[in-house]
Order: sequence, then structure tokens, then C-alpha cells
Amino acid sequence: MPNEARPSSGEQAKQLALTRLRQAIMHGEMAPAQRLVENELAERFGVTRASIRAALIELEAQGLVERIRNRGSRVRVVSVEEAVAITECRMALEGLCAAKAAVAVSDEQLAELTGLGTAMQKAVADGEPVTYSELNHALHARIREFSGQRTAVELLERLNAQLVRHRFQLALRPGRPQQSLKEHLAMIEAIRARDPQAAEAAVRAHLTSVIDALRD
Amino acid sequence: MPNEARPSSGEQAKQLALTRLRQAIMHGEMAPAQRLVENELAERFGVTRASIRAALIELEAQGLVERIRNRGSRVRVVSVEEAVAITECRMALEGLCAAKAAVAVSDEQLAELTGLGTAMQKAVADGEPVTYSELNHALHARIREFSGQRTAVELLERLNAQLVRHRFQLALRPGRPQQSLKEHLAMIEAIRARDPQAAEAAVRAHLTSVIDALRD
DNA sequence: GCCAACAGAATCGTTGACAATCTTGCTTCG
DNA sequence: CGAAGCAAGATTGTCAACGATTCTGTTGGC
Repeated sequence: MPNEARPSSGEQAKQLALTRLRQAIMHGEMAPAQRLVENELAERFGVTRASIRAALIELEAQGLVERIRNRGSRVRVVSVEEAVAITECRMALEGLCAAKAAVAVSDEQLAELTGLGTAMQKAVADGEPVTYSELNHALHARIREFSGQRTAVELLERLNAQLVRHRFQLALRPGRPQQSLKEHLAMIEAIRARDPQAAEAAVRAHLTSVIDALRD
Repeated sequence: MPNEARPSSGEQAKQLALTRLRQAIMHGEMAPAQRLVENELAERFGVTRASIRAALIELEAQGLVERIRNRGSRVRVVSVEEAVAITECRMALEGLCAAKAAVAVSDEQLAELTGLGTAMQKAVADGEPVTYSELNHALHARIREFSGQRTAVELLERLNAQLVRHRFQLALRPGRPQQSLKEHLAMIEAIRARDPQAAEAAVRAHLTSVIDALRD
């Protein structure tokens, strides 16, 4: 499970609706462009419309849902061009994070990155694209985290949430993990060398490759 | 209330509450960390609490308001460190926009940028920091716009909204406009030369200087 | 046969009231 | 005199009902 969002017991109605709706969208349980009728969701989740409404407003602000006045909400679909534009933003922000992380990273954190790297190699060797995709996600998340750039991390998480569908399709493409693996290992290597410029360059190279792949 | 920017007549209650609250915060009518009691706001704006609540949820997602469960909302205060972190993100994203703009810009748009540049020179010469600050804001906004990067523009507008207070304080500091002017003219020059790398470098140099100034 | 007006259904927006929670100030006991 | 406990007040969270808007399918006229 790449993301947090555990509906802990003492949760409030709105929070529960928010986390469950978010998970449903991110796990692909809701088809893209599917209508999200407030009454249905309220009944499904056992909360009132007000809570669903609050959750939808928040999801709209996060770019996961599209709302039109008096017409309703639907799961937002991101076109390929939009996915490219989002990835370009990721390139700028993750580049920043990688550079910062290369300077700030601790030895234990370096060990964790190295471990992720070998796990990714194993996943590719074993031909397990789903595992690889999860490790991929985890690696990016860890690097962001290690940078200590709270603002950038927040923005990146918003952006990534919008890409779930595309990310998945990408990981399942034959040959893609092999290509991607090399770039990821280069990122790890640059951070291990504590070289901020090299780390930023490696991340940018990787995401440039992602953009090319997105465009088919 | 000197609030223009009409919440156009046919506007819905929630939209009205949102625009007015947003303006009030951005114009500094609400002291930082001021409590935002839903009932008070509802009465002040002549709408119901539900509309205020919806507006507050949206403003929280935009980073302008802080909400704590069962405790209420307040205007979010951004510390200096946070302002620096935000500006670092701006550096990454505006750098991207400037590079794209340098390639995509049209001749009329170039003329507009040049015009802004001369207006800024005049404002500095006449010693009008407020006018300069507005032109500054306009220049950055135009460059973003000309890049055509919708996603990046959206993120940047969110980030900028959080900086209003700091931006103001910066513009009024003696000597700052003179320093800033040179950097802005360099940005314009690089875009006129349609040189993406130079444009990105100029923006980054400018925002690095802003960070130094923020830190005092 | 085609288009415009119209009624009905579906859905969202708004309202006022009630419940849950937190804060604050007072009281009481050690 | 100080601290724990309690009660009142303030504020947010939740709810169910009402009103407004948009969509859809049908009917009537041309």
C-alpha cells in the first residue's frame, strides 16, 4: 500500500468519508469520469451528505475530483498532455528534493535507499512489475522525505495522487522496468555520493525518460 | 469595505464567501493567527455557516487557513523558514516556466514584458515601492502565463498566495527595489533572447536573492 | 418529421436545529 | 495556597428537511 490513509477507529465522519473516497479513487475502484452522487456515497459509507460534501470539496482542491455547480462531481480524468505537464512539475520539484536530500541524508537513510535499490533489481529480475512499481513509489517518497522540504513534499504528493492511473499503465509496459531500473540506480548512486548536482541531474534524466514513455 | 473584484451578482453563497474571505486575508484585513469563527463570518458576509465552512475547507487546502478539529480555524502564519522553503519551490517551478516561456513567447508578449521592464525602472527612479511591488507581481504572473504550463501556474499561484505578507515587507525595505530591478531586467533580457537556459538561470538567481533578503 | 415549449425527475445548494467536543472559570478538597 | 474536578459557555461537527437548478423525455404545433 503505497499511501497512508488508515481509517482509524476514532475517526470522524468527514475524515472517514475523505479517506475512504480517496482510497477508492486511487485504487481504481471508481472508473475515471464516473459520477459521484452525494446521496449514493453517503449511503455507501454510512455518513450524511454534509460529510460527503466536505470530503468532495477537499478532493476537488487536491485535483482528484471535478465538481460542477448543480451538476455534480466526478472522478477527474487527466489527459496524457496533462500527465506530461504534471511530470514536468515533478521534475522541477523532485530535482530540488534530490539535491537537498543528497546533502542532508544520514547514513541509515543511505542504507535504506541502497536496500530499496537491490530490492528493485530483484523485482525486475523476477519479473514482478507490480512489486517494482510499489518499490519505485517508495523510493521516490523516501528521497522526498529525506530532503526535509515539507512544502515541496506536500506539492509532490498532490501531484502524484493525480497520476496513479498513468503510473500503473507505465509499470506494466514490457521493457519499461529494465529501462527505469538503471535510472533509479543512478539516482541512488548520486545521493550516496552526496553530490547534489548529480542527484538533481539523475532525477531529471529519469523523469525525462518517464515523459518520453508517457507520450508512447 | 474597499473590496472590489466584484463577486459577480449571480454568484452563489459559497463562492461569495470564498472570494471575500480570501481577499480579506490577502489584503491583510485579518491579522495573522486571528481566529475565524464560523458564526461571525457567516453574519459578516450574510451567508450561512455551511457556506463559510465550505470556503474554509477550500482555503485550508490552499494553505491560507489552518483548521483544527473542534477547535476552529485561524489565519495561517508562515514563518520565515517556511517562506524560504516556499521560495525554493517557486525557484524550481518558475525556472521551469521561464524556460518554457522563452521558447513559446510571441512578439506581442515580448513587447509587454519590455513595457513592464521600463515601467519598473520608472517606479524605482520615482521611489514608489508599492507601484514597483505591483509591477513585480505582474511581471512574474505574465511570465508564468506565457509558459502555457497550466499545472505549474496553478501550483505557483497557491504558493504565492501564502507569501503576501512577506512580499510586502520585502518591497518596502530600502535599497531592495534597486537590487531586485537588475535581476528582473536580466530575466526579461534572457526571455527576449529566447534563451531558455539563460531565462531559467536568471529566475533562479533572482529568487536566490529573494531568499537571502528574506533571511535578513 | 422536426423543433420548441413544458412537465417531471434527479441532484445539488441552503437552511436551521441538535449533538459532540473543547475551553474556561469556579469550586472544593488536601 | 495549590491542584484536581466539575459545570457552564462557546464553537465546531452532524443531521434531516426544504428550495433551486439542471437534465430528460414527452407532447404539441408547424
